[in-house]
Amino acid sequence: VTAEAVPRVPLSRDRVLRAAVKIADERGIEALTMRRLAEELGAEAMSLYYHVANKEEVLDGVVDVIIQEINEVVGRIGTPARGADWKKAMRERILSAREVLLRHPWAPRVIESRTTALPAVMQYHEALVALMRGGGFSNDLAHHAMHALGSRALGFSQELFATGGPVRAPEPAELEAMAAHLPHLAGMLAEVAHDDPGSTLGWCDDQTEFEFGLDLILDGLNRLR
Amino acid sequence: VTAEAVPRVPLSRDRVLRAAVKIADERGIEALTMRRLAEELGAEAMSLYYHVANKEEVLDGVVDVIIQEINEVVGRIGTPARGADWKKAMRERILSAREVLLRHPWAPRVIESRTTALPAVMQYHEALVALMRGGGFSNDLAHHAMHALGSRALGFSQELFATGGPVRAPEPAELEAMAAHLPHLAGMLAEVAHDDPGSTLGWCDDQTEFEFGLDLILDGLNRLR
DNA sequence: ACCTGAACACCGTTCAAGT
DNA sequence: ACCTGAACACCGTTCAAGT
Repeated sequence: VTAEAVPRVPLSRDRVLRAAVKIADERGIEALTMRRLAEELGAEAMSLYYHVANKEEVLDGVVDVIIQEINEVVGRIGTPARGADWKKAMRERILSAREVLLRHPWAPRVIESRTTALPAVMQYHEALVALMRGGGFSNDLAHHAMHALGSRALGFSQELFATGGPVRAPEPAELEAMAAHLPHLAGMLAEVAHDDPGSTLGWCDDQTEFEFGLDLILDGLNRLR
Repeated sequence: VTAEAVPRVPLSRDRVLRAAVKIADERGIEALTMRRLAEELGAEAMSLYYHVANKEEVLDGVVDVIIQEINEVVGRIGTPARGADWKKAMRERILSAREVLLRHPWAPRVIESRTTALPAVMQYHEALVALMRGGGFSNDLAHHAMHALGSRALGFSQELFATGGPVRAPEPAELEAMAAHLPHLAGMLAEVAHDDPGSTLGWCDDQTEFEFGLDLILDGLNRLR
């Protein structure tokens, strides 16, 4: 029985947050409840409250963990010499951030729900503003730019509707039915589905669309610079 | 006592959804529970399930009501003659949609959470695609455009962090503390706060930023047309 | 200092029963 | 056809109590 009674690793804020990320990664964000989080750590739900004020703080912390992961990755990206190509560097940072988020698909939604200005996010933004300033942006334009990018700065863009899993191409029969009420939409989807039949992420490749939108904004900013 | 027993208006899917919008408008989306919804209608929570499958369907319906409101407003906007200025018309539609959403500030978050392709949204999109096609867009470019606009097509853009209420300008003392770790960010915020002290929606005017981002994208698309 | 059991005030939802 | 009471399986959280 003493073999069973091996001293458990004590809880800590850090362990709690890491376990929370693990649960969200493995079972989705809706599986992240205080009770399940405690279970994952071999403790009771009430024990968590000694290390964390409440669930909101868990969610804040979870976002902080993810953004820290992003900061580590983009920290390895070089800064261009002053005046050199800010756009390339910014693009690289943003696409790298996106790669991290693709490993935590539940994260964008949680990030958006936070109202606290987390240190890790501030740090991420600092680097982007520094890049733009180095590239000749006025403070005013850099400020506009951050708003124009919005969540794209962190590597994700809000689609109109959350797709619960990969989007499947519309069936010909569906397009036919659509054509009556929504001729332009049906025509567009038919053509796009046809032109791009085997793209990796479904009938419209999110990565391609993300980069299209990103470049549209970055190019526009470059013109205003 | 018979005066009390006046026959109540019977429940209906429509009444349920309208009541749901009312609650969200008046007390916020987190106040929208099945029990409170029933209370608002003078019924028991369980009665709702006769008219609506579950809460998800309530949320779908609520979004549908809001987008229908948008469709009514934008429906009064004229369509430019073929080949005429698509951009002006698109801008007007989107800014009108935004005005509706400003009356239902909880709506963007709920809209984004839906995974079902609601008829009202399809109809809204149809009109935008029609405008672009009329303006000389290929189907492919129109498709890219819809993705690039994302939620901006409906009149809202996801800020990095949800601001629970209006954002206040940072205090000079806060900026000072920030300057040590985040010099570019602090410098930017200091200058922007100074340049634009009295904007209506706080230290950075969301409407201005929304229009800036929107025009950046629309101008970019116009160039690719 | 760290953890827990019992309990509270909420959720959404089912189901058999009422009118 | 429409509505409801009682009940179930969950939530987050408090608080007094344990070690």
